[in-house]
Amino acid sequence: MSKQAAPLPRLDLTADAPCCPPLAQRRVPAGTAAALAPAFKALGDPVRLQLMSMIASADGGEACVCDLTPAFDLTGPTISHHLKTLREAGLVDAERRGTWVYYRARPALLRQLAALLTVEPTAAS
Amino acid sequence: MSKQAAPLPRLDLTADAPCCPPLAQRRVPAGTAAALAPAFKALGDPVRLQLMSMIASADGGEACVCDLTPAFDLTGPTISHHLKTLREAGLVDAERRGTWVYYRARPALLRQLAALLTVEPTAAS
DNA sequence: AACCTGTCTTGACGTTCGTCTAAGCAGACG
DNA sequence: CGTCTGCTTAGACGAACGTCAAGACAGGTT
Repeated sequence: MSKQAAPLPRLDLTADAPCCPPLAQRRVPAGTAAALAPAFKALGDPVRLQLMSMIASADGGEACVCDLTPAFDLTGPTISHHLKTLREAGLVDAERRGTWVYYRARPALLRQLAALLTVEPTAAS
Repeated sequence: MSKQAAPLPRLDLTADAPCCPPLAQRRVPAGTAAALAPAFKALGDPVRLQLMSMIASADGGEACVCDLTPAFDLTGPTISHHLKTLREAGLVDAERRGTWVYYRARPALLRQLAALLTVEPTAAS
C-alpha cells in the first residue's frame, strides 16, 4: 500500500485515497476528491476517452501509438499530448520497445473510479 | 476540446439508453465518447466531485444549496455555476420548493459511467 | 405594498486547455 | 557513420474554464 512500482508515477493516490466507498453512499472527502478529480478530467475529452478505450480493449492489453494516431483527424503531437495527459493521470502506462511505444491500461485506477460511481440498483425512482 | 462546436443543449442518453459495454471490452465509438465525455469532465473538478457526492449521498436523496454552499471556501455564484455545470451534464436535477432550491442526483447517468469504467476483476496485473 | 433573504445570471478577469507547427531525441537500417 | 522513421517536447495562439463582484429574479415576511 505504499506505492506501486511504476516507471513514471506522478500521482500517488494510493497514499491517501484508500479505495473509495461509492459516491452516493458517503460524502467524498476533499482529499479524495482532489486526488481522483484529475482522472475524471483526463477522461473528460472525447479523444482521450476513445484513446483510453482503444488501449484498454486492445489485444494483448497494449496498443501501439502507430495504431492510435491514424484513428483520429489530429496531428501526431496532439495525440502524444493526450496520451501524456492520460499517463500523468495514472490511467495508462507507456513502454518503449524498439521503434514503437506501447501503451497499457492501469486497471487499478479505473476500478477505483468505477467503484466511486457505483450506485445501488434500487428500482425506486 | 476537439473540433466540436455544437451547442450541446442537453444529453439525451440519460433517458434509458442501453448501458454501454465496458470501456475495456469494446472500443468506444466516437459518438458515445462525445456524449459521455462531458459527464466525466463535469466530475473532473474537485469541487464538483464533492458537490456530486454531497447531493447523491444526502438524506432523502436531495440537498439544499443552502447546505452545499457553506461547505466550501467559495462564493455563492461560484457554487451556483458548478451546480449548473453538473445540471447541464445531466448528472443532477434541480427543483425549487419555496425559498430554497434542492438538487437531486440522476442515478441513470452515474450507472452508465460506472458501467463504462468497469473492468473485469480477473484482469491480470 | 415594501422589504428582506436566498439563488441565479451577467460581465469581467486571469488561468488552463486543445490544437497546431517546428524542433529535438531515440532506435533502426543502409 | 549518416539518415530515415516514430514519438515526444517546446512554443504559440484561440477557446474554454474557474473565480469573483455586481446586478436581477423569485418567494416569503412585515
